[in-house]
Amino acid sequence: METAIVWFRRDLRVEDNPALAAAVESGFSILPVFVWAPEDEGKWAPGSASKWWLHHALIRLRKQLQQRGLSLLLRKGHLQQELDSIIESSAAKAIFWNRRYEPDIIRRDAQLKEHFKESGLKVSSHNSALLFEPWTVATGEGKAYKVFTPFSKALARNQTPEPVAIPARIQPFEARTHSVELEALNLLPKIPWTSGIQTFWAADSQSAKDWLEGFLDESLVRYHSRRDIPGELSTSRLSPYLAWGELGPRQVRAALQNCAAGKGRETFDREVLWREFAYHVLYNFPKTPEQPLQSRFNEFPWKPDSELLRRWQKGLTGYPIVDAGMRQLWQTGWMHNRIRMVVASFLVKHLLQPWQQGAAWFWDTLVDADLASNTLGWQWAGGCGADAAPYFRIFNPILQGEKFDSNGYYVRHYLPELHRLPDNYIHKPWEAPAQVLENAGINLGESYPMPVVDLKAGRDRALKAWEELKGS
DNA sequence: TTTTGAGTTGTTCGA
DNA sequence: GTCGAACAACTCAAA
Repeated sequence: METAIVWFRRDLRVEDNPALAAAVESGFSILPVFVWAPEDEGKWAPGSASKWWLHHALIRLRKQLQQRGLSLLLRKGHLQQELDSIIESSAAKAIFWNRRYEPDIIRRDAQLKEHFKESGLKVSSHNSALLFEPWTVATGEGKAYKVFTPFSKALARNQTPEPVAIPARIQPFEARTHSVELEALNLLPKIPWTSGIQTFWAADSQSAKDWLEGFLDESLVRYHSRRDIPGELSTSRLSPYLAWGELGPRQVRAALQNCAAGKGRETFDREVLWREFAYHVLYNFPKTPEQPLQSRFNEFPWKPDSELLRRWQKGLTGYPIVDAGMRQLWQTGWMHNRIRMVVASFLVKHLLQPWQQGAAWFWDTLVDADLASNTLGWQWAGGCGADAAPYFRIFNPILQGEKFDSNGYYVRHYLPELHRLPDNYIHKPWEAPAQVLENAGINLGESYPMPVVDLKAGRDRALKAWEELKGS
């Protein structure tokens, strides 16, 4: 029996894995491989938080493979060298993988494919990450979509693809091949800053499927009404599982079909389609991780300021809802979706910092960092992307706080220094009378910062800046 | 080719 | 306190 390598990348699952299924189908014995080679990932190698997640995702993958008699081969170093060496020592005749869509990775994979073909290998790539390949969806004119609604209507005209079944019998590759220990990949940080992440996720024990089931059972019915409240855990928090492919959109949709129909199901399904749209835009506009989709924004008068950026990053802006969000990100590797919009709007509009700076920070601190979604989100906030927010839509951090965190639960959780401040001042501590602050044990400017910018002035400055772009 | 309707997530102002 | 309009025009996508 000939051997095929199944090269795992961002598809760290056994179920609904078309590359694995195809390799088995073609009659190969299977050698599953993961290579840690960040320098071969181009500009967007995984950040620190993503690496932490990856470490645990690999443990979960290894376990799933073991249950089918397969043992995961780990390597690190130069990608092509390592794969070549595995091919040589295993005498593999084929390599199967699932596609990725980041521009640098597409280029890299194309080169590898060429290289392997020249070496006489069978090379086979598949789709595990998307409902539909980005090049198969197009407008009547054959162009890429730039607006979500018509894109989602176009998807609705197609049949939703079913998850790919696990092959009944998998023949493992038996001979010994050299594998490094998981710890040797050095994915975990040297300084142990991950205890907050650990508690928030309990990711060691929860498989992606269990996590999905838990969400669908407990939260889907109230998803529509409660998903905007950051102090509740009413969103799915599936994003890191999706980012590393521990779960695919086909599986999510199939599971959704078994749930009671309703607004919750509808709203959540749309979010899955937004992810699809993000990949569609990234694939068709590959420069967007670095450059605005609307080129007139190349001239935008940003006011880069490293001190302002630092205060935003650390959660020291003096606006509680913003600071709570930034601290949630720092502590848990994740931020609630609504608060992502609030902090992004604040950085880009009130502070006039380039959206690329925010995207870079998110990239390094999010466990769910995903180039397509991160790029779409930040260009949306900057008003320069596909289906972006109109320039005059500027989130007011006080109003957003009062509207979505009215009892201050979220803010108090991540800003314990404000714990004793009454509800009516919790989103604007600088307006509290001296006596109220004193009773709450708050010394503004010491225990919690004064606002870094005046909201009205910041808003007016942003409107003026966007005004400058008009007509250009 | 031209026309037409529509477009994730808000805020502020004035009646 | 509540409500609707203004914010600005432009681009997209389909008919």
